[in-house]
Amino acid sequence: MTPADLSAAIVRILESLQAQGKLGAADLPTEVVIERPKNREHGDWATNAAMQLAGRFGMNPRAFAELVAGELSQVDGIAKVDIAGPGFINLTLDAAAAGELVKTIVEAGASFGRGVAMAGVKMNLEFVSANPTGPIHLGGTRWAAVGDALARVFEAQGADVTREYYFNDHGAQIDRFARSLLARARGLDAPEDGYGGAYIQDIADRVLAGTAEDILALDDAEAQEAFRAAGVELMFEEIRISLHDFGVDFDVFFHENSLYESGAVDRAIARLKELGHMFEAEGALWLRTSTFGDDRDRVVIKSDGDAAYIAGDLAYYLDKRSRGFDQCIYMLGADHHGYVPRMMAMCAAFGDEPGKNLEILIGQMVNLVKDGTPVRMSKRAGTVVTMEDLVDAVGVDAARYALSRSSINQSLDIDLDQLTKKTNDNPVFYVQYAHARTQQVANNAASLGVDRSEFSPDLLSHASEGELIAKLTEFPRVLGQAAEFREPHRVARHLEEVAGAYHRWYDNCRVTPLSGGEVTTLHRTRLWLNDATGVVLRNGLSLLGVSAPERM
RNA sequence: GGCUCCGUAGCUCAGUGGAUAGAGCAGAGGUUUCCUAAACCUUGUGUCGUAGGUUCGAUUCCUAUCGGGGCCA
Repeated sequence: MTPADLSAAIVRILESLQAQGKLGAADLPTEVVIERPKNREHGDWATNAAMQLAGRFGMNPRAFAELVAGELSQVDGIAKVDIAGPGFINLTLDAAAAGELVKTIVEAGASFGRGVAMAGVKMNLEFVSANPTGPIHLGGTRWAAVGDALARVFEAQGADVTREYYFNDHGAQIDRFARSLLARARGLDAPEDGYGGAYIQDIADRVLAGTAEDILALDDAEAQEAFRAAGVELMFEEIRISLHDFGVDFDVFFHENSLYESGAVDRAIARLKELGHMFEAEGALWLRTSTFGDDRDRVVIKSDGDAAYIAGDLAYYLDKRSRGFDQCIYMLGADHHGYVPRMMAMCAAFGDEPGKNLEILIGQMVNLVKDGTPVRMSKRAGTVVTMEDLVDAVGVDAARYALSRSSINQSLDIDLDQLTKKTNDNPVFYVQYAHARTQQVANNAASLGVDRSEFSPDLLSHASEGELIAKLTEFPRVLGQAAEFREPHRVARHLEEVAGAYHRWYDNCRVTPLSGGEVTTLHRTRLWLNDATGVVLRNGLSLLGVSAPERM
């Protein structure tokens, strides 16, 4: 008996009461909130439905609760119904009804927790999108971890997700990159506004080694272009490898220039003209974004005929939509939050629904901390911490977990020294250890002849078993919320709770008999619970892109 | 100045209307003849930044304000 079952049971009761005329005419909900009470004395599950609904039937909450409670106590699997406080309905389940789900979890295996809430949704999720002027830094690493986890969470709800990376290999930043390469290749310092990391020397050397002609003999402009073309390609390959090693593989790498080359920009502008949202003023072509909530209109084509940055955004969005994506999600850093109003206005100008067809997730910055004080990362000084640095220091699992276990609204401090120590500070070990334990317990059980040939859920009556079962039961709901709120950190936090409940259970309840002891139905039933926990931990870790080791 | 994120235990943070606000870490003390002690148990600390408002009920929603980070000007 799951919270969803209880919710459905209450809804059926309400319908029946209404049909019998015991409830007045008012809309009935399709589901009610079922929660795990903080205080165990309040039962296994509780609902605030009476307080929420009594008003619309002109009843006081306690009377409403009593009406519902009377029917609920007749439902199979419910052992006890109490009314408490202002009108909470507290439910206690038969141990057997609570434990049934354990078997379901084991049988569902990798599919346990998956849902269909986003079935049929064709989604484009764009994240990282760093230009190839250097390795992925800490900020980009956070989006890689969170974005990929989010994609997996959406997929687990049935969505068809395309992971997309948008980049540009021309422009001022890239010019600085090319000039820096050239300077280093000539044995000079990087220019004032250039990039200073050691990787610049490395890329410069590789460009030289990979070219037959003597590019240093070319004039400045030609040499710079040669370094740009070759350097960008090498840099991009590095980025792709880093991401792949981090467990993140994009389906589409979208080149900004292709929008101009294919005429997509012109088509987007033509479309907006047709819709009547473009106008000319001061020699420039404008999009009237102020119609849709932006604080001022935006120039699309400047008076000198060049396209403004937003021209690419218009074309890119329209391109995504024309590729059939119902939902386009952009994950951007906090430094881009100012773009949100104009992007939303653009979406509305195309006749789409902002927030639905186009959604923008803003994530806060990642700071590097050393000895408790923030360190300023500077590309110029080469003190940037990269994805590879982080992975070298703590490994992929700890890195991905640390970056995805907190809300993206929260700025994140990364202390490399602390993470390098590999202390228990990092909760990924706690969760992974719990998983490894489930595997070793299962191995031991197998060698001692404990198998899953019997399952008698009424025997799972220890308090720690009730707690563990409840945590496992909540997993699908947590995944649903993680998808709905775009918050994969909820998965991580829940796994920590599951791991805690498992460790406490392990301390109280043995799966295998003491030496010389007989294997009983209880041992076999507990093996189901052990294995169900392994399933949940494994499924959850996989959504975060973190491995679930067999032993540690 | 405008916009945005944050403000909850000593530290790092969960908690998008419910009951006595939680976890990890740090501190103190304890647990192992038997499935992994990377574990478990016990123990202290809170004006949920502040002030109003909405509500039967607010850490949660609204308004104002203070403080910190960031972007833009």
